[in-house]
Amino acid sequence: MTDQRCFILQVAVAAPLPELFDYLPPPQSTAPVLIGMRVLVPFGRSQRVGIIVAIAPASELTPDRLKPITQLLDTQPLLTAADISFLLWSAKYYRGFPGEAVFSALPTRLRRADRSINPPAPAIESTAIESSAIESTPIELPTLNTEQSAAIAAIHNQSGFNCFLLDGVTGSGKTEVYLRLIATTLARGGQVLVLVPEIGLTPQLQRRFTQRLNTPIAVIHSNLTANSRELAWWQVVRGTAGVLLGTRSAVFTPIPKLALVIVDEEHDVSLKQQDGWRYSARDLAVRRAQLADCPVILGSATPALESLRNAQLGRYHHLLLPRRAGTARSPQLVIADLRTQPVTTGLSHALLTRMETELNCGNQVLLFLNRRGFAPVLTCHQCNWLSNCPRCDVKLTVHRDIERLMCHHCGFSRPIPTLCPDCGGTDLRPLGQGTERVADYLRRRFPDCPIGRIDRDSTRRKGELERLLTAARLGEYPILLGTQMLAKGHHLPGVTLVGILSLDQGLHGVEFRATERMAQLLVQVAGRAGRAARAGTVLLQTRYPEHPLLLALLQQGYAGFAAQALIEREAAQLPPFSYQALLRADSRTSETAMEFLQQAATVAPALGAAELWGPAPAPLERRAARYRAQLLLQAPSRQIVQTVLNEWLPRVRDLNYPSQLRWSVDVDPQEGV
DNA sequence: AGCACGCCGACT
DNA sequence: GTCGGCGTGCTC
Repeated sequence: MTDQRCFILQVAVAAPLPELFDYLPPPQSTAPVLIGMRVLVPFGRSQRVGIIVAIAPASELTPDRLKPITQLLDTQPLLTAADISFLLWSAKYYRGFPGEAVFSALPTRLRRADRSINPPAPAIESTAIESSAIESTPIELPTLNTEQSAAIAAIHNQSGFNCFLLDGVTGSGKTEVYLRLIATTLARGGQVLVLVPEIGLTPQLQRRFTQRLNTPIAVIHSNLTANSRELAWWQVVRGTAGVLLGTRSAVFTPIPKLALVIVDEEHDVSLKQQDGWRYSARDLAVRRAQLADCPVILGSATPALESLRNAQLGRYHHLLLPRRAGTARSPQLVIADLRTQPVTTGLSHALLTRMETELNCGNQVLLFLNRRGFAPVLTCHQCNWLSNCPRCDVKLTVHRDIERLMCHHCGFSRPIPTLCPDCGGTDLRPLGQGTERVADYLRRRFPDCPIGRIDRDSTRRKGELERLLTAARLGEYPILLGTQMLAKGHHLPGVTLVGILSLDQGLHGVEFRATERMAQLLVQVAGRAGRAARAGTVLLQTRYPEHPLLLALLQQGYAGFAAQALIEREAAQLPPFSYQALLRADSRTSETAMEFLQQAATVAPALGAAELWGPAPAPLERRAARYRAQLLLQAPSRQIVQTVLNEWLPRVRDLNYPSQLRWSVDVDPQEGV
């Protein structure tokens, strides 16, 4: 680098703009200027932070338009060229901005123009990181069953990039498989990235990892303070932490010796970012493993149909763990037909009878109801007034404990009226039931049984979820009642009966993935039963006991359901047999959003094998006083979707539309279709 | 995203 | 007479 002025620095600037910006090197500086360093640059009338993503011999711009960077913020690169190529690829595929993508690899403090890049001293670091180094007591490893051993052998038999779908029923010991593979990888000097959908699942996993693995476990998720995230980040970047355990944004962390990627609960929608830059952490994890030329393991008891299809096509190795580990037995599934028996506060006679039996034997019962609050709507018995949200197309939920009507979509709330707002009538009635109401009823029905209610309302206080779950595991609550918070990952050995109050919404959802989601939820909830030596029963209440997908699920399990659902998807040419992108718009009026998309449709390029559907109002059109509409692009391959977007989006950007209209692109949408 | 420029209503 | 409303246009 004799004369730095011969070079052009391509900079990803921290601004929501689709382009990279060219700069001249700093004048009269002898410090090396390298890819992956942060810089401060003149940007418009202000200064911005950016990252050098490439060094080019020349710019396409005329020299008079180029400005030199203001200063280098780092003395050594924070990202490698390989990191940057992955990050820019992610931005391109999911239509994010280069600046956004590149900075998502850094802890928040480094996203600002903070010049100090000195990593914290090791003495401070060790406090934020759990380490098992203090232990030298040898841990007795659980015995692997045949399938677990076979899965591990299959993975060890391959080298380089390979994707494995670890399809194992609840309790089959997927985590043990992860642990063995991580241990091998660590022993070879590699680092491991483990992605989980939710923070709620990390404490248990973290504890198990810490006990078993002889390396610091770095944890990165949004509930941690910026400081502890940064400490964990440095541990991973310097290679001192062998394992990075995190939620979806952790997929962007630079990991110098990455040698294994694991995505747990790979079917979970939380792995897809649902606002802003809508990336899929699962799919990016696969891409990342491909670039790092290392294996990636997607684990689930209920794999996404996309993943099962990839396995069918031979793109993924399909590894099955069909049996529960140890002595635990699989639960028995029973249907309670809600049409043919008395139902009290959402609880059928059949369920109440079984509950009594189990409780009398000193067993634990878990009830699942995916609806928090007291009742989903308040109604006037005289004039049929309904508690509509003034800002959304939904009903306000009755919350008795705080005496308010609440909107679960926009946060609007008001006191529960004592008189009907329309007719002044006094006969206001909560209709239907949420967890709060069912808990009330159960307290009267089983006065001697403490009830543990687990939903977002009862666990709002920090640490409350952990406390409730620990108490539940110790048997303090013979009856557990909760929403999907209770469905995921938690090991509750005392539960012998799981009652699913209703999943019928899932059978009639408008979105094409509704039944897949329902099946996954049902299997996840059912998995809570009988995980220890005691056999369990799962009782599903429904008004549609003859629904074909429900029958497939009950008779042939999730695999049977998935096989049938895939046949239906193929017939309808829906994903995974096609690929989609959604152009969304929202505005203060329905017309503005629809007109914009209409206009967008007219500037679409030649579609070839692709199709454009809509525009149509989004499901739940009005939300937080914004009207939402969408245009669906569907094509037989990802490549075609990308090619169309490449031509189309610049034209959409150039359209004239009112400033209050917002639009965004969602590649491989998981919601709204 | 910021940050400026740019034309129309209620104030020292 | 101006302070300021937020519409729209640009950033190497």
